[in-house]
Amino acid sequence: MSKQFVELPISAADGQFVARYSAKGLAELEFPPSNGRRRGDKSQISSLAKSVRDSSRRLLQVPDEIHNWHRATETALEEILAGRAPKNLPPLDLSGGTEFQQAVWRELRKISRGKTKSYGEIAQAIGKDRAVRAVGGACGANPVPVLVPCHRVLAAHGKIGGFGGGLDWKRKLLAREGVKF
DNA sequence: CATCCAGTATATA
DNA sequence: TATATACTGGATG
Repeated sequence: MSKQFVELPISAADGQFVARYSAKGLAELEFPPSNGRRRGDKSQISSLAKSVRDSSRRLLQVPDEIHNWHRATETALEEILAGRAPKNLPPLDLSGGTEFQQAVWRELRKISRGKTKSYGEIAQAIGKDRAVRAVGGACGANPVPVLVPCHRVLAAHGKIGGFGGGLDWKRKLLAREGVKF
């Protein structure tokens, strides 16, 4: 009874992302699998290859609309990974979040390339200045990282803060858009 | 209800 | 600089 998503891979320069689409738009974006652990375990690779084959098969039967959305996702993702501002984004389906989370995510989308805000500033912007820690939780629950730029939220006084996809990603994304911290 | 957290200001050394 | 602590509100089980 879980929600049905169309799942499609994105081969980017930094690895293979996975995008999932609802009927409303891009609902999830997943970072490439981390490559550090379990040397000699090929199951991860082969399951990835299987995912690519399955997705390629699906590609032939997904609606044109989703196919178009996916092309927009691919382009936007590559732009951001290159440190540029994407011209177009696919429609986003962020309906899976609570009202609070959606308010935070809406605020994240206002932070333009190369800029940052603190968790406290986000909390203040949505009118809940003491919910600072909860803002961190909502950032961590962001289902569409990179395109919804939770990496542009730093802790107070320029400290790096956390990142669900791993701090290496956060530092990489910020560095590519010229942010110092 | 209890527990967990991608936080922050303050105090102290 | 670093560590400790109190306080905080939302999500989760």
